[in-house]
Amino acid sequence: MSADANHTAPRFVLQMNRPIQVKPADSEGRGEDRKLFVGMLGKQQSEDDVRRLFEPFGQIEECTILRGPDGASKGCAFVKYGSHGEAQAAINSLHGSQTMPGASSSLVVKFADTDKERTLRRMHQMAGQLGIFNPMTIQFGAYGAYTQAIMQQQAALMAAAQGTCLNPMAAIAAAQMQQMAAFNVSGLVAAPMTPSSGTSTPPGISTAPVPSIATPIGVNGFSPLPPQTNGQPASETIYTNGIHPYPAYPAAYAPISQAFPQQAPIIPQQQREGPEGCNLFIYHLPQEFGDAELMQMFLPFGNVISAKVFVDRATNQSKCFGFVSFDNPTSAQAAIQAMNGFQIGMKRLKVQLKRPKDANRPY
DNA sequence: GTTGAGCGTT
Repeated sequence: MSADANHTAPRFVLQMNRPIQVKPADSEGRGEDRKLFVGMLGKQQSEDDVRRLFEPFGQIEECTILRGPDGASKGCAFVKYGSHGEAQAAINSLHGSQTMPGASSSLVVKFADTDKERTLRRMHQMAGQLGIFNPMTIQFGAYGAYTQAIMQQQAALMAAAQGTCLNPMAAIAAAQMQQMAAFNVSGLVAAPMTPSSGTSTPPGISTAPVPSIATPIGVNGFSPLPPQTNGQPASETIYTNGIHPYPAYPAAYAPISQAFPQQAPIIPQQQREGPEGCNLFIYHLPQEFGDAELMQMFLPFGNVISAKVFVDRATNQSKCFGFVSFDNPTSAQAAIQAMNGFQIGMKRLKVQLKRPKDANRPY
């Protein structure tokens, strides 16, 4: 009521004799409004170089050069400041201010994409691949309307996909088909990740042949399964060609609705985490995967006591990562072996043990 | 000619 409700205040921090004690205003989410994307860096510039460049404008909380799987710089970086103001100051002073050696144009300094923008970018990419959007419809001045249009399109597509292939696992199936087709062409057969028996090729450095996807069909399940060319159901094709990653997989297709009459088929997730060593963290899930699909995917490896996909509460979009808990560590390990690095579409699943909560307690 | 990794959420 009174005029002094200064609800935006805590962003600014007076530096007395204490270093930084930035109380993040809860409106700032994960601090994306103080995170910068820096482009047009020289490929040889290191984090330290970038730090030196950005230091004068504020307290740098994080500085990361983006690198490819081979470790080569992509010529861009993220820099996170303690406050929005500092980030803005850096933009004002540095953007376009100089051209780094080897860069093709002057330095780019801007706020990094927010979650929403990132999602949009993804959609846009997908849409481009599928040739859905007419570029003419893009109006740069109408960001809001554009966003909305995309969302609607997306919703329609999802609905269509759901209607066409009732089993959401068809998304994987379709993606796998592409993968197989590509491998056939190159004459190579690749398991998801070389079983770590002796050879230890870290996922990042793995030189697994990842052929460019030639057939722009069915990416992420947005179109029905490819036509059955040889009289065989598509899903059968996948599992009868002898190179499926884990033999138990077809079990995932078994109806799970054979619940006992007196028991609800869906058990409320009360205690979601399993014992230590039984909880998996999974990243690079297909966008359209929900809890159910995640669970389906890991059922073949054991008793899944919970499966949770993280969802952006604002947009209801999956954040493409989640958790799966088994009731025993062996199943968890089996799942990691089989599914880590498993390629879906153009991404590879990252499947690893969830970090224990009390890892490296400082005390 | 570009936007990482991420660890059970309000």
